[in-house]
Order: sequence, then C-alpha cells, then structure tokens
Amino acid sequence: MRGLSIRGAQEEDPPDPQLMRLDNMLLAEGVSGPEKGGGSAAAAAAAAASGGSSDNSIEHSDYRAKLTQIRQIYHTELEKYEQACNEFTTHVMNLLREQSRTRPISPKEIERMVGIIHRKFSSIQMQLKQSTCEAVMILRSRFLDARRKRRNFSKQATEILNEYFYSHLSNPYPSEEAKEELAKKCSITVSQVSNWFGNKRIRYKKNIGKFQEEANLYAAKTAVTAAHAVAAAVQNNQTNSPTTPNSGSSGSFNLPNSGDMFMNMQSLNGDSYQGSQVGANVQSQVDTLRHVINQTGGYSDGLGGNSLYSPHNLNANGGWQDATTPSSVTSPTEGPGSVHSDTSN
DNA sequence: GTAGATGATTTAAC
DNA sequence: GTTAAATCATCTAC
Repeated sequence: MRGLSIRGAQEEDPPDPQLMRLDNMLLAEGVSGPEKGGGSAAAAAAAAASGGSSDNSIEHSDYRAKLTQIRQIYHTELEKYEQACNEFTTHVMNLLREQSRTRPISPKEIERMVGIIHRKFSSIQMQLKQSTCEAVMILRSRFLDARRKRRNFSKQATEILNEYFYSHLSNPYPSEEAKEELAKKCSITVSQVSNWFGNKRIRYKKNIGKFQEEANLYAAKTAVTAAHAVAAAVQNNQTNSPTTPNSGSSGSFNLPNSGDMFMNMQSLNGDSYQGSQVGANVQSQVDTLRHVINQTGGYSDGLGGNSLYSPHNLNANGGWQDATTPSSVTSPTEGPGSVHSDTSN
C-alpha cells in the first residue's frame, strides 16, 4: 500500500566512515566514477614511477585493461546485489501485504523489516567494495613496483656506462650534465644513470679483483682512441691557441685543475702539456692510458687489492682517492657527497 | 631449479 | 639534495 516504501529506510542510514573511505578510494581509482579515463591518475603516477621506459605505454595500457576488468566485475556485482536487494524487498513487502489481510501491520514494522534487509545487503556491498579496493591496491602495487618489472639495460647502454666509469675511474662521479648526456645516449633516465653509478661504485669497490678483467677490457678498448687523442691534444697544445679542443660526442669533461693522478701521468709520460688547457676527455683517456701502461708493466695477481689499477682510486677509508678529495692538498672542493663535476665547463 | 648478475629501493650520513 | 651500504626482486646463464 501507500505506506510500503523503502525510501525512509535509506534516508535513515548514517554515513558509515568506512564505507565513505571505500567509496572515495573507488572513485579516486576510477572504479566507481565516470566511465572515461578511469584510474588515469593512478596510471599516470605509475607511469611516472616507471621511469619513462620505452615499453611504458604497453604497461600503462596493461594497467588500464586490468583496471577496466576490475571495474566491470565491480559494476556487475553491484548491479546484481542491488537487483537482489530490490527483489528481496519486494518479496518481503508482498509477504507483509498478504499478512496484512490477516493481522494488522504497522508502517513502523514494515520500515523495520526494510531496514533489516538493507543493512544486510549493504554489508554485502561493503564487502564487495572492500575486495574491489584490495584488488586495485594489489594491481597498483604490482604496477608501481619497478623492481617487479626490472629490465636489464641494453648491451650498448652498459658499454657506454662502463666506458665512462672506467675512463673516469679516478673520480667516477658524473656531473648532472654528464648524467644527462649518458642518459640520452643510453636511452635511460638520469636517475637510472645515478643508480647505475651508485651500484657500480659500490660493487667495484667491494670486489676490485672481480672487475679487473672488465677494467682491462674497457681500458684496452679505449686505449687506441686515448693515444690518438692525447697525441692530438699535445699537438694542439703545441701548435694551436689555448682554446680547448673539445669536440667529442660524449660532451666536455674539463679538468678544472690537475690532480695527483694527472700530475703523475704527466711525469709518467714525460710530456709537459697543461691539464687546464687540454679537454677533460683527455683526462679520462689519461686514466685509461695509465691503466694500460700499468697493466702491461705490472704483475696482476688476480686479487687486485694491491694492483696498480685500483689503489690510486680508492683511499684508505674505501672512498675514491681523487685529485679533489678533501684530504688532498690541491683542491678541497669535490668528492663523494657532492655532485662531482669533473666535466665542469 | 639455482647461483650469480643486475637494476631499483631503502636507510642513514652528510 | 647526493652518496654509501644493505637489501630486495628480477633477469640470465647454466
């Protein structure tokens, strides 16, 4: 009859904070909101976190596809529950209507019954929302956790990074510009470059012997180039004006002021070119050359702890022995802890 | 399946 | 903010 309405019961429902929280989350994740652009915020955040890799869009669409799947399931289930709720309410109302023929039924009693039904169904709905939220959280954490989809860098990228590392072994702290350059060359992000150098430094330091072979490889690889470049630099220095002969594609790595290593190299070779006038790429090549000279002249026992290559790079504390290490007399400006700029212009 | 390699993250120091 | 160091999670070669 007229009194048999379910509206009253719905209006009486106090706003459940837990339910509100779930609703808000589902809305934010694009599960319960408008159809278009669902979960875009989360996907965008995840995309940003993934570091902008080339397969980013694929994973992005994968995320969206899965989110859509969750959304569909949620809506189907929600619809089912609502339908079941309505059907059951109608059924109970019909029963009450029939009963009203035999006994008087007050509107309050009807309201109470409807209230019970709704509470039951809303608790089911709450469970649905909760499990949907959990599903979204799992999906999101899987998508956001970069470690789960770690990809090794390409061989070329690793080579570029290694070349830089071993040719700057005296101070393997690329400046921001150098990092950007390397990132561009390797098609990775600057933070990936930083990560790589962080990992490389610590792993190299921990086991120099293990990396000796690799160091030799990269040193030999660039030895010819270094020899040519140094020769050219010397020639330039003798014949040309003091302008920096810096046309390397790897950017300009200038030597601000000669360090121990560099000075050693000068005496080692007997050459007398000035570090401040030669492009810093030469300095890296000097590193390489020195290593090659040491390696060919020295005896490698495989452990490398006291090899000719490593000790000049690492100080007693395990830090990198650099020309600009604070303990050094020459230049107390740089070293671990500050952004190094052996490539400063 | 496993060991080692490797990229990413976390924590603490600076 | 960057860094070292430890750790995690995944990849890769066997």
